[in-house]
Amino acid sequence: MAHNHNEILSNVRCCMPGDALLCDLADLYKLFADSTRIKILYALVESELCVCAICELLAMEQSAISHQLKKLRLANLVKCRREGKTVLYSLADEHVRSLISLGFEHLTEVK
Amino acid sequence: MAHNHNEILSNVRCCMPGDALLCDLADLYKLFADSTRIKILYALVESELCVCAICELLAMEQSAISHQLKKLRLANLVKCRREGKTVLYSLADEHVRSLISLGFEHLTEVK
DNA sequence: CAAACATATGAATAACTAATCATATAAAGG
DNA sequence: CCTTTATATGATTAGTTATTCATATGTTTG
Repeated sequence: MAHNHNEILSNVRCCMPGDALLCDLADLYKLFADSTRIKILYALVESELCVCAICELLAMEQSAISHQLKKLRLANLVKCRREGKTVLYSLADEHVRSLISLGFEHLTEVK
Repeated sequence: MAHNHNEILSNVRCCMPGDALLCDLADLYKLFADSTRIKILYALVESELCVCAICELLAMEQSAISHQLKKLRLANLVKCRREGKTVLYSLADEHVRSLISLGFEHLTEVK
């Protein structure tokens, strides 16, 4: 690490977003970085769904789905409302919707 | 799980991207879902950098950086070229660059 | 209110992964 | 060619996390 890159690094340092912001960004990406959560989010793009419908769709246990829904809820990516015994989940807002569509556009472009 | 949602689910099923595609998408997000890799990528937005410059910038061990660079390389998010003893890394293409900027735009909008 | 249904949640486990350590490869210079 | 510098990599470890199991909460209905 002897050779010098002070000039370049000082430039990079001043242009780069702060550490905390980049960590927050990584945390946001973490929510999308799991196939179960991605599937849930893409399903909710199409329709508001109750928990057991999501279980059926993904062929997974109710408990596993509820745990993931909780993470998405805490991150404000989805919201829910109770209707009698069932709880209906949907995307939190249009912003989340466009975020999700975007990833898909990327994938279909490249692959 | 007794109540019926066949109608809704059949609609969701036909609109949703396939399982394999969604898993690929999750894998892509995984690469962004780590603060070290995010920092590397954002640094490379500004400038092509050698490995030891990245180490200095992130104040991390060379081995840790090399391991992460390998993952980014294998995923075709960054490319590298050797110049004498040093290896210079840069973003793989403009597409990756726009992908990265996009995440940042989202974050600054919301937070 | 007891039973059935829908969902949530704490604890435990298993799988994954980032960082570290030790070492290997590769190039340049004396 | 031997040393130094720069980078890469296999193995290990520690930390994280998704799933499962058991159970709790909440709601409706007989």
